[in-house]
Amino acid sequence: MTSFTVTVDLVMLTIRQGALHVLLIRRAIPPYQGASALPGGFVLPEEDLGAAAARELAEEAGIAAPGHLEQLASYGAPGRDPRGRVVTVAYLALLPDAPAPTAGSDAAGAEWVPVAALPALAFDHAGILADGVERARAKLEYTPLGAAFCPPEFTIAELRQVYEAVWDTTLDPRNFHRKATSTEGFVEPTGRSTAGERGRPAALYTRGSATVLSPPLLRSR
Amino acid sequence: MTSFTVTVDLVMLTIRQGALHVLLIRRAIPPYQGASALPGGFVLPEEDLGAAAARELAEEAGIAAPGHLEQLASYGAPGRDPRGRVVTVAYLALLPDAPAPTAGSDAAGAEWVPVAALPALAFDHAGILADGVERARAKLEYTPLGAAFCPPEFTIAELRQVYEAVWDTTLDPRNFHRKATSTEGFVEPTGRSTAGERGRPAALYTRGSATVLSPPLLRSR
DNA sequence: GCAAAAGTGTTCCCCCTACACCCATGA
DNA sequence: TCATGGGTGTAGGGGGAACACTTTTGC
Repeated sequence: MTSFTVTVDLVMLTIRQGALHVLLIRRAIPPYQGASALPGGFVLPEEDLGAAAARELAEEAGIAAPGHLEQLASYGAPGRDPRGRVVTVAYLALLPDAPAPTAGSDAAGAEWVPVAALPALAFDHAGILADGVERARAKLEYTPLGAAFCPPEFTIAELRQVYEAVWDTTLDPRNFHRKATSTEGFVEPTGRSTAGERGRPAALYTRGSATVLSPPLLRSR
Repeated sequence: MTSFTVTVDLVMLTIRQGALHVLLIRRAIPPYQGASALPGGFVLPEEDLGAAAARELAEEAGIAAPGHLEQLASYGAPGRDPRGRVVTVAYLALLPDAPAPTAGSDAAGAEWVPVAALPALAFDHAGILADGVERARAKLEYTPLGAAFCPPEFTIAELRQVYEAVWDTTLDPRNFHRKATSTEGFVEPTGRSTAGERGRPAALYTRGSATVLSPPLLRSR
Protein backbone atom coordinates (compact mmCIF):
# COMPACT_ATOMS: atom_id res chain seq x y z
CA MET A 1 0.00 0.00 0.00
CA THR A 2 2.56 2.38 -1.27
CA SER A 3 2.10 6.11 -0.81
CA PHE A 4 1.77 8.17 -3.99
CA THR A 5 1.68 11.79 -4.98
CA VAL A 6 -1.09 12.60 -7.46
CA THR A 7 -0.96 15.49 -9.92
CA VAL A 8 -3.08 16.69 -12.80
CA ASP A 9 -1.47 17.83 -16.06
CA LEU A 10 -3.30 19.75 -18.74
CA VAL A 11 -3.13 19.45 -22.50
CA MET A 12 -4.68 22.80 -23.40
CA LEU A 13 -5.31 23.16 -27.11
CA THR A 14 -6.47 26.14 -29.12
CA ILE A 15 -6.35 27.44 -32.68
CA ARG A 16 -4.12 30.44 -33.40
CA GLN A 17 -3.40 31.80 -36.85
CA GLY A 18 -4.98 28.74 -38.39
CA ALA A 19 -2.70 26.28 -36.57
CA LEU A 20 -3.19 24.04 -33.54
CA HIS A 21 -1.32 25.35 -30.48
CA VAL A 22 -0.72 23.95 -26.99
CA LEU A 23 -0.01 25.91 -23.80
CA LEU A 24 3.43 25.11 -22.38
CA ILE A 25 5.11 26.53 -19.28
CA ARG A 26 8.80 26.87 -18.55
CA ARG A 27 9.69 25.11 -15.33
CA ALA A 28 11.04 27.51 -12.70
CA ILE A 29 12.26 24.85 -10.30
CA PRO A 30 13.92 21.41 -10.49
CA PRO A 31 13.50 18.80 -11.70
CA TYR A 32 13.79 19.74 -15.36
CA GLN A 33 14.35 23.39 -14.37
CA GLY A 34 14.18 25.59 -17.46
CA ALA A 35 12.58 22.91 -19.60
CA SER A 36 9.18 23.22 -21.25
CA ALA A 37 6.34 21.23 -19.73
CA LEU A 38 2.60 20.89 -19.64
CA PRO A 39 0.92 23.04 -16.99
CA GLY A 40 -0.26 21.11 -13.96
CA GLY A 41 -0.08 20.75 -10.24
CA PHE A 42 -0.89 18.72 -7.15
CA VAL A 43 -4.37 17.51 -6.33
CA LEU A 44 -5.51 19.06 -3.05
CA PRO A 45 -6.58 16.99 0.00
CA GLU A 46 -10.34 17.42 -0.48
CA GLU A 47 -10.44 17.92 -4.22
CA ASP A 48 -11.83 15.70 -6.97
CA LEU A 49 -9.60 15.04 -9.98
CA GLY A 50 -11.78 16.99 -12.38
CA ALA A 51 -11.99 19.90 -9.96
CA ALA A 52 -8.21 19.99 -9.72
CA ALA A 53 -8.00 20.13 -13.51
CA ALA A 54 -10.53 22.97 -13.66
CA ARG A 55 -8.63 24.86 -10.96
CA GLU A 56 -5.32 24.51 -12.80
CA LEU A 57 -7.01 25.64 -15.98
CA ALA A 58 -8.17 28.81 -14.25
CA GLU A 59 -4.80 29.42 -12.60
CA GLU A 60 -2.66 28.81 -15.66
CA ALA A 61 -4.70 30.62 -18.28
CA GLY A 62 -7.37 32.56 -16.43
CA ILE A 63 -10.06 30.43 -18.01
CA ALA A 64 -13.34 30.19 -16.14
CA ALA A 65 -15.37 28.45 -18.85
CA PRO A 66 -13.32 26.29 -21.18
CA GLY A 67 -14.92 25.11 -24.38
CA HIS A 68 -14.39 21.56 -23.20
CA LEU A 69 -12.54 19.70 -20.46
CA GLU A 70 -12.27 15.93 -20.24
CA GLN A 71 -10.05 13.34 -18.63
CA LEU A 72 -7.43 11.99 -21.00
CA ALA A 73 -5.48 9.20 -19.26
CA SER A 74 -3.22 8.50 -16.28
CA TYR A 75 0.51 7.97 -16.28
CA GLY A 76 2.40 6.37 -13.41
CA ALA A 77 5.56 4.62 -14.55
CA PRO A 78 7.88 4.20 -11.54
CA GLY A 79 10.67 6.41 -12.87
CA ARG A 80 8.63 9.13 -14.54
CA ASP A 81 9.34 11.72 -11.83
CA PRO A 82 12.73 11.76 -10.06
CA ARG A 83 11.12 13.05 -6.85
CA GLY A 84 9.37 9.76 -6.20
CA ARG A 85 6.23 7.88 -6.97
CA VAL A 86 4.02 10.38 -8.80
CA VAL A 87 0.89 9.43 -10.73
CA THR A 88 -0.47 12.13 -13.00
CA VAL A 89 -3.99 12.28 -14.34
CA ALA A 90 -3.91 14.15 -17.65
CA TYR A 91 -6.84 16.25 -18.82
CA LEU A 92 -7.58 17.59 -22.28
CA ALA A 93 -8.97 21.14 -22.63
CA LEU A 94 -10.21 22.70 -25.86
CA LEU A 95 -10.30 26.49 -25.76
CA PRO A 96 -11.45 29.37 -27.94
CA ASP A 97 -8.56 31.43 -29.25
CA ALA A 98 -6.39 33.82 -27.33
CA PRO A 99 -7.40 33.81 -23.69
CA ALA A 100 -4.45 36.04 -22.74
CA PRO A 101 -1.35 33.83 -23.16
CA THR A 102 -0.02 34.20 -19.64
CA ALA A 103 -2.92 35.75 -17.73
CA GLY A 104 -2.78 34.85 -14.07
CA SER A 105 -0.20 32.14 -14.53
CA ASP A 106 1.80 31.26 -11.47
CA ALA A 107 4.44 29.48 -13.52
CA ALA A 108 7.35 31.26 -15.16
CA GLY A 109 6.39 32.10 -18.73
CA ALA A 110 3.44 30.26 -20.16
CA GLU A 111 3.09 30.45 -23.90
CA TRP A 112 1.18 29.01 -26.81
CA VAL A 113 3.36 26.80 -29.01
CA PRO A 114 2.36 25.28 -32.37
CA VAL A 115 2.06 21.52 -32.00
CA ALA A 116 3.87 21.26 -35.32
CA ALA A 117 7.02 22.80 -33.76
CA LEU A 118 7.38 21.43 -30.26
CA PRO A 119 10.48 21.72 -28.07
CA ALA A 120 11.69 18.82 -25.93
CA LEU A 121 9.40 18.40 -22.93
CA ALA A 122 10.01 17.51 -19.29
CA PHE A 123 8.99 14.18 -17.74
CA ASP A 124 6.85 12.02 -20.06
CA HIS A 125 4.93 15.06 -21.25
CA ALA A 126 5.76 14.52 -24.93
CA GLY A 127 3.81 11.28 -24.87
CA ILE A 128 0.93 12.80 -22.92
CA LEU A 129 0.71 15.66 -25.39
CA ALA A 130 0.74 13.26 -28.34
CA ASP A 131 -2.10 11.29 -26.75
CA GLY A 132 -4.06 14.51 -26.23
CA VAL A 133 -3.65 15.68 -29.81
CA GLU A 134 -4.69 12.30 -31.12
CA ARG A 135 -7.73 12.29 -28.82
CA ALA A 136 -8.74 15.74 -30.09
CA ARG A 137 -8.33 14.65 -33.71
CA ALA A 138 -10.47 11.58 -33.18
CA LYS A 139 -13.15 13.44 -31.21
CA LEU A 140 -13.76 15.90 -34.02
CA GLU A 141 -14.89 13.00 -36.14
CA TYR A 142 -17.82 11.82 -34.11
CA THR A 143 -18.66 14.67 -31.70
CA PRO A 144 -19.53 18.35 -32.24
CA LEU A 145 -16.49 19.39 -30.15
CA GLY A 146 -14.95 21.40 -32.96
CA ALA A 147 -17.21 24.20 -31.76
CA ALA A 148 -15.39 24.11 -28.39
CA PHE A 149 -12.50 25.88 -30.16
CA CYS A 150 -14.83 28.66 -31.33
CA PRO A 151 -16.21 31.75 -29.56
CA PRO A 152 -19.85 31.65 -28.42
CA GLU A 153 -21.03 32.74 -31.86
CA PHE A 154 -19.15 31.63 -34.93
CA THR A 155 -19.47 31.17 -38.67
CA ILE A 156 -19.38 27.88 -40.50
CA ALA A 157 -16.11 28.98 -42.08
CA GLU A 158 -14.55 29.45 -38.63
CA LEU A 159 -15.69 25.99 -37.63
CA ARG A 160 -14.25 24.57 -40.83
CA GLN A 161 -10.91 26.26 -40.15
CA VAL A 162 -10.85 24.49 -36.77
CA TYR A 163 -11.16 21.14 -38.50
CA GLU A 164 -8.52 22.08 -41.03
CA ALA A 165 -6.10 23.16 -38.30
CA VAL A 166 -6.60 20.15 -36.03
CA TRP A 167 -6.51 17.60 -38.84
CA ASP A 168 -3.86 19.51 -40.80
CA THR A 169 -5.79 19.15 -44.02
CA THR A 170 -8.13 21.11 -46.25
CA LEU A 171 -11.87 20.58 -46.58
CA ASP A 172 -14.29 21.61 -49.29
CA PRO A 173 -16.08 24.72 -47.95
CA ARG A 174 -19.36 23.94 -49.72
CA ASN A 175 -19.63 20.35 -48.59
CA PHE A 176 -18.54 21.23 -45.06
CA HIS A 177 -21.20 23.92 -44.90
CA ARG A 178 -23.91 21.51 -45.95
CA LYS A 179 -22.70 18.85 -43.53
CA ALA A 180 -22.46 21.18 -40.53
CA THR A 181 -25.83 22.83 -41.04
CA SER A 182 -27.74 19.68 -41.92
CA THR A 183 -26.43 17.41 -39.13
CA GLU A 184 -28.98 17.45 -36.32
CA GLY A 185 -27.70 19.21 -33.19
CA PHE A 186 -24.28 20.19 -34.53
CA VAL A 187 -24.88 23.97 -34.78
CA GLU A 188 -27.90 26.20 -34.16
CA PRO A 189 -28.54 29.37 -36.22
CA THR A 190 -28.77 32.61 -34.27
CA GLY A 191 -30.37 34.64 -37.05
CA ARG A 192 -27.50 37.13 -36.84
CA SER A 193 -24.66 37.47 -39.32
CA THR A 194 -21.27 39.06 -39.73
CA ALA A 195 -20.75 42.45 -41.33
CA GLY A 196 -17.94 44.73 -42.41
CA GLU A 197 -15.76 42.04 -43.97
CA ARG A 198 -14.94 41.13 -47.51
CA GLY A 199 -17.51 39.07 -49.33
CA ARG A 200 -21.01 38.07 -48.48
CA PRO A 201 -21.87 38.23 -44.75
CA ALA A 202 -21.83 34.86 -43.03
CA ALA A 203 -24.62 33.58 -40.80
CA LEU A 204 -23.65 33.14 -37.12
CA TYR A 205 -24.25 29.93 -35.21
CA THR A 206 -23.98 28.63 -31.67
CA ARG A 207 -23.09 25.15 -30.45
CA GLY A 208 -25.88 22.63 -30.87
CA SER A 209 -27.09 20.28 -28.19
CA ALA A 210 -25.93 16.98 -29.70
CA THR A 211 -23.19 15.00 -27.96
CA VAL A 212 -22.43 12.75 -30.92
CA LEU A 213 -22.48 13.44 -34.63
CA SER A 214 -24.62 11.08 -36.62
CA PRO A 215 -23.47 10.38 -39.18
CA PRO A 216 -19.85 11.19 -38.23
CA LEU A 217 -17.56 13.57 -40.10
CA LEU A 218 -14.67 11.37 -41.16
CA ARG A 219 -11.12 12.36 -42.00
CA SER A 220 -9.34 11.85 -45.31
CA ARG A 221 -9.49 8.34 -46.82
CA MET B 1 1.10 17.48 -1.73
CA THR B 2 -1.34 15.12 -0.21
CA SER B 3 -0.50 11.46 0.10
CA PHE B 4 -2.66 9.06 -1.89
CA THR B 5 -3.21 5.36 -2.17
CA VAL B 6 -3.40 4.15 -5.77
CA THR B 7 -5.27 1.04 -6.86
CA VAL B 8 -6.17 -0.58 -10.14
CA ASP B 9 -9.65 -1.96 -10.76
CA LEU B 10 -10.55 -4.24 -13.63
CA VAL B 11 -13.61 -4.31 -15.83
CA MET B 12 -13.20 -7.83 -17.24
CA LEU B 13 -15.72 -8.60 -19.94
CA THR B 14 -16.45 -11.82 -21.77
CA ILE B 15 -19.27 -13.46 -23.70
CA ARG B 16 -21.08 -16.39 -22.08
CA GLN B 17 -24.19 -18.04 -23.48
CA GLY B 18 -24.56 -15.23 -25.97
CA ALA B 19 -24.63 -12.49 -23.33
CA LEU B 20 -22.04 -9.99 -22.10
CA HIS B 21 -20.73 -10.88 -18.65
CA VAL B 22 -18.42 -9.13 -16.18
CA LEU B 23 -16.27 -10.70 -13.47
CA LEU B 24 -17.30 -9.58 -9.98
CA ILE B 25 -15.84 -10.58 -6.63
CA ARG B 26 -17.54 -10.66 -3.26
CA ARG B 27 -15.64 -8.51 -0.77
CA ALA B 28 -14.30 -10.58 2.14
CA ILE B 29 -13.29 -7.62 4.31
CA PRO B 30 -14.64 -4.13 5.12
CA PRO B 31 -15.45 -1.67 3.76
CA TYR B 32 -18.47 -2.97 1.85
CA GLN B 33 -17.86 -6.46 3.29
CA GLY B 34 -20.06 -8.97 1.51
CA ALA B 35 -20.88 -6.61 -1.35
CA SER B 36 -20.05 -7.27 -4.99
CA ALA B 37 -17.20 -5.29 -6.51
CA LEU B 38 -14.84 -5.14 -9.44
CA PRO B 39 -11.62 -7.10 -8.90
CA GLY B 40 -8.60 -4.93 -8.18
CA GLY B 41 -5.79 -4.18 -5.79
CA PHE B 42 -2.99 -1.89 -4.80
CA VAL B 43 -0.24 -0.77 -7.15
CA LEU B 44 3.11 -2.04 -5.86
CA PRO B 45 6.06 0.28 -5.06
CA GLU B 46 8.03 -0.40 -8.25
CA GLU B 47 5.19 -1.29 -10.56
CA ASP B 48 3.78 0.54 -13.58
CA LEU B 49 0.00 1.01 -13.73
CA GLY B 50 -0.45 -1.29 -16.72
CA ALA B 51 1.74 -3.94 -15.07
CA ALA B 52 -0.41 -3.80 -11.95
CA ALA B 53 -3.51 -4.32 -14.08
CA ALA B 54 -1.93 -7.31 -15.85
CA ARG B 55 -0.89 -8.81 -12.50
CA GLU B 56 -4.39 -8.45 -11.07
CA LEU B 57 -5.80 -10.01 -14.23
CA ALA B 58 -3.57 -13.04 -13.71
CA GLU B 59 -4.31 -13.28 -9.99
CA GLU B 60 -8.08 -12.89 -10.25
CA ALA B 61 -8.79 -15.07 -13.22
CA GLY B 62 -5.62 -16.95 -14.02
CA ILE B 63 -5.32 -15.15 -17.33
CA ALA B 64 -1.84 -14.92 -18.81
CA ALA B 65 -2.78 -13.58 -22.23
CA PRO B 66 -5.99 -11.56 -22.30
CA GLY B 67 -7.57 -10.79 -25.63
CA HIS B 68 -7.10 -7.12 -24.88
CA LEU B 69 -6.18 -4.89 -21.94
CA GLU B 70 -6.35 -1.09 -21.99
CA GLN B 71 -6.60 1.76 -19.54
CA LEU B 72 -10.15 3.01 -19.08
CA ALA B 73 -10.11 6.06 -16.79
CA SER B 74 -9.20 7.19 -13.26
CA TYR B 75 -11.54 7.92 -10.39
CA GLY B 76 -10.53 9.89 -7.32
CA ALA B 77 -13.47 11.68 -5.72
CA PRO B 78 -12.57 12.52 -2.11
CA GLY B 79 -15.22 10.34 -0.48
CA ARG B 80 -15.15 7.37 -2.82
CA ASP B 81 -13.32 5.11 -0.33
CA PRO B 82 -14.03 5.44 3.41
CA ARG B 83 -10.46 4.40 4.23
CA GLY B 84 -9.04 7.65 2.91
CA ARG B 85 -7.78 9.27 -0.24
CA VAL B 86 -7.72 6.48 -2.82
CA VAL B 87 -7.34 7.06 -6.54
CA THR B 88 -8.16 4.07 -8.72
CA VAL B 89 -7.02 3.60 -12.28
CA ALA B 90 -9.58 1.41 -14.05
CA TYR B 91 -8.59 -0.97 -16.83
CA LEU B 92 -10.77 -2.69 -19.38
CA ALA B 93 -10.02 -6.33 -20.30
CA LEU B 94 -11.74 -8.28 -23.08
CA LEU B 95 -11.44 -12.04 -22.69
CA PRO B 96 -12.33 -15.18 -24.62
CA ASP B 97 -15.04 -17.20 -22.94
CA ALA B 98 -14.79 -19.27 -19.79
CA PRO B 99 -11.28 -18.96 -18.36
CA ALA B 100 -12.24 -20.88 -15.19
CA PRO B 101 -14.59 -18.55 -13.26
CA THR B 102 -12.60 -18.50 -10.04
CA ALA B 103 -9.24 -19.99 -10.97
CA GLY B 104 -6.49 -18.73 -8.72
CA SER B 105 -8.58 -15.94 -7.27
CA ASP B 106 -7.45 -14.62 -3.92
CA ALA B 107 -10.80 -12.92 -3.33
CA ALA B 108 -13.79 -14.69 -1.86
CA GLY B 109 -15.95 -15.97 -4.69
CA ALA B 110 -15.33 -14.45 -8.07
CA GLU B 111 -18.04 -15.06 -10.62
CA TRP B 112 -19.23 -14.01 -14.05
CA VAL B 113 -22.39 -11.92 -13.91
CA PRO B 114 -24.49 -10.80 -16.90
CA VAL B 115 -24.19 -7.06 -17.31
CA ALA B 116 -27.93 -7.03 -17.95
CA ALA B 117 -28.58 -8.23 -14.37
CA LEU B 118 -26.11 -6.50 -12.08
CA PRO B 119 -26.29 -6.40 -8.30
CA ALA B 120 -25.49 -3.24 -6.33
CA LEU B 121 -21.74 -2.65 -6.35
CA ALA B 122 -19.30 -1.36 -3.76
CA PHE B 123 -17.60 2.07 -3.96
CA ASP B 124 -18.22 3.85 -7.28
CA HIS B 125 -17.83 0.61 -9.19
CA ALA B 126 -21.24 0.82 -10.85
CA GLY B 127 -20.15 3.94 -12.69
CA ILE B 128 -16.77 2.47 -13.59
CA LEU B 129 -18.42 -0.65 -14.99
CA ALA B 130 -20.88 1.45 -17.00
CA ASP B 131 -17.96 3.40 -18.46
CA GLY B 132 -16.19 0.15 -19.35
CA VAL B 133 -19.20 -1.35 -21.09
CA GLU B 134 -19.74 1.84 -23.06
CA ARG B 135 -16.06 1.90 -24.04
CA ALA B 136 -16.28 -1.69 -25.25
CA ARG B 137 -19.40 -0.96 -27.25
CA ALA B 138 -17.81 2.02 -28.92
CA LYS B 139 -14.53 0.22 -29.63
CA LEU B 140 -16.24 -2.54 -31.56
CA GLU B 141 -17.35 0.08 -34.05
CA TYR B 142 -13.99 1.26 -35.23
CA THR B 143 -11.46 -1.37 -34.14
CA PRO B 144 -11.18 -5.13 -34.75
CA LEU B 145 -11.37 -5.79 -30.98
CA GLY B 146 -14.45 -7.97 -31.28
CA ALA B 147 -11.99 -10.75 -32.02
CA ALA B 148 -10.48 -10.25 -28.55
CA PHE B 149 -13.57 -12.02 -27.17
CA CYS B 150 -12.95 -15.03 -29.43
CA PRO B 151 -10.61 -18.01 -29.12
CA PRO B 152 -7.46 -18.01 -31.30
CA GLU B 153 -9.40 -19.48 -34.21
CA PHE B 154 -13.03 -18.55 -34.72
CA THR B 155 -15.78 -18.47 -37.29
CA ILE B 156 -17.43 -15.38 -38.69
CA ALA B 157 -20.64 -16.44 -36.96
CA GLU B 158 -18.85 -16.49 -33.58
CA LEU B 159 -17.51 -13.02 -34.23
CA ARG B 160 -20.96 -11.83 -35.19
CA GLN B 161 -22.41 -13.25 -31.99
CA VAL B 162 -19.85 -11.17 -30.06
CA TYR B 163 -21.16 -8.02 -31.70
CA GLU B 164 -24.74 -9.06 -31.07
CA ALA B 165 -24.03 -9.74 -27.38
CA VAL B 166 -22.07 -6.54 -26.72
CA TRP B 167 -24.45 -4.28 -28.62
CA ASP B 168 -27.54 -6.23 -27.53
CA THR B 169 -28.89 -6.27 -31.04
CA THR B 170 -29.13 -8.57 -34.03
CA LEU B 171 -27.12 -8.28 -37.22
CA ASP B 172 -27.73 -9.68 -40.68
CA PRO B 173 -25.43 -12.75 -40.96
CA ARG B 174 -24.85 -12.32 -44.69
CA ASN B 175 -23.96 -8.64 -44.58
CA PHE B 176 -21.79 -9.15 -41.49
CA HIS B 177 -19.93 -11.95 -43.21
CA ARG B 178 -19.18 -9.82 -46.24
CA LYS B 179 -18.14 -6.87 -44.10
CA ALA B 180 -15.82 -8.89 -41.83
CA THR B 181 -14.09 -10.77 -44.62
CA SER B 182 -13.73 -7.83 -46.98
CA THR B 183 -12.41 -5.26 -44.49
CA GLU B 184 -8.63 -5.20 -44.77
CA GLY B 185 -6.86 -6.55 -41.67
CA PHE B 186 -10.00 -7.47 -39.70
CA VAL B 187 -9.68 -11.27 -39.94
CA GLU B 188 -7.24 -13.60 -41.68
CA PRO B 189 -8.36 -16.97 -43.11
CA THR B 190 -6.55 -20.04 -41.77
CA GLY B 191 -7.68 -22.41 -44.51
CA ARG B 192 -9.20 -24.70 -41.87
CA SER B 193 -12.87 -25.09 -41.11
CA THR B 194 -15.22 -26.51 -38.52
CA ALA B 195 -16.71 -30.02 -38.73
CA GLY B 196 -19.24 -32.16 -36.92
CA GLU B 197 -21.89 -29.53 -36.49
CA ARG B 198 -25.23 -28.93 -38.09
CA GLY B 199 -25.15 -27.21 -41.44
CA ARG B 200 -22.35 -26.33 -43.77
CA PRO B 201 -18.87 -26.20 -42.15
CA ALA B 202 -17.63 -22.66 -41.44
CA ALA B 203 -14.20 -21.37 -42.39
CA LEU B 204 -11.92 -20.55 -39.43
CA TYR B 205 -10.17 -17.19 -39.09
CA THR B 206 -7.60 -15.55 -36.84
CA ARG B 207 -7.35 -11.91 -35.76
CA GLY B 208 -6.05 -9.62 -38.47
CA SER B 209 -3.28 -7.09 -38.03
CA ALA B 210 -5.31 -3.89 -38.38
CA THR B 211 -5.71 -1.60 -35.37
CA VAL B 212 -8.59 0.39 -36.83
CA LEU B 213 -11.46 -0.64 -39.05
CA SER B 214 -11.81 1.40 -42.18
CA PRO B 215 -14.58 1.91 -42.90
CA PRO B 216 -16.02 1.40 -39.40
CA LEU B 217 -18.80 -1.01 -38.50
CA LEU B 218 -21.50 1.22 -37.08
CA ARG B 219 -24.31 0.34 -34.69
CA SER B 220 -28.02 0.61 -35.34
CA ARG B 221 -29.27 4.08 -36.33
C1' DG C 1 -34.63 -35.46 -49.41
C1' DC C 2 -34.87 -32.11 -45.70
C1' DA C 3 -33.24 -28.95 -42.26
C1' DA C 4 -29.70 -25.96 -41.00
C1' DA C 5 -26.06 -23.03 -41.32
C1' DA C 6 -22.39 -20.83 -44.57
C1' DG C 7 -21.61 -17.95 -48.09
C1' DT C 8 -22.69 -15.08 -52.77
C1' DG C 9 -25.28 -11.87 -55.92
C1' DT C 10 -28.32 -8.18 -56.62
C1' DT C 11 -31.00 -4.14 -55.84
C1' DC C 12 -31.95 0.06 -53.68
C1' DC C 13 -30.78 4.04 -51.28
C1' DC C 14 -28.19 7.22 -48.54
C1' DC C 15 -24.43 9.94 -48.09
C1' DC C 16 -19.97 11.59 -49.50
C1' DT C 17 -17.28 13.85 -53.22
C1' DA C 18 -16.55 17.04 -56.74
C1' DC C 19 -17.63 20.95 -58.92
C1' DA C 20 -20.81 24.25 -61.56
C1' DC C 21 -23.31 27.90 -60.25
C1' DC C 22 -25.75 31.73 -57.81
C1' DC C 23 -25.87 35.39 -53.82
C1' DA C 24 -24.44 39.43 -51.13
C1' DT C 25 -21.33 42.47 -49.72
C1' DG C 26 -16.86 45.99 -49.87
C1' DA C 27 -14.11 48.66 -52.68
C1' DT D 1 -18.21 46.09 -61.97
C1' DC D 2 -14.96 43.32 -60.01
C1' DA D 3 -13.10 40.61 -56.26
C1' DT D 4 -14.17 37.88 -52.36
C1' DG D 5 -16.14 34.82 -49.67
C1' DG D 6 -21.08 32.60 -48.40
C1' DG D 7 -24.24 29.38 -49.80
C1' DT D 8 -27.19 25.98 -53.14
C1' DG D 9 -27.85 22.44 -56.93
C1' DT D 10 -26.61 18.41 -59.06
C1' DA D 11 -24.34 14.32 -60.99
C1' DG D 12 -21.50 10.23 -59.94
C1' DG D 13 -19.87 6.58 -56.96
C1' DG D 14 -18.98 3.70 -52.67
C1' DG D 15 -20.89 1.22 -49.18
C1' DG D 16 -24.63 -0.36 -46.14
C1' DA D 17 -29.48 -2.60 -45.66
C1' DA D 18 -32.47 -5.94 -47.28
C1' DC D 19 -33.18 -10.20 -49.18
C1' DA D 20 -33.25 -13.91 -52.99
C1' DC D 21 -30.45 -17.57 -53.92
C1' DT D 22 -26.73 -21.20 -53.94
C1' DT D 23 -23.52 -24.39 -51.30
C1' DT D 24 -22.33 -27.98 -48.05
C1' DT D 25 -22.89 -30.46 -44.29
C1' DG D 26 -25.83 -33.86 -40.58
C1' DC D 27 -29.69 -36.68 -40.16
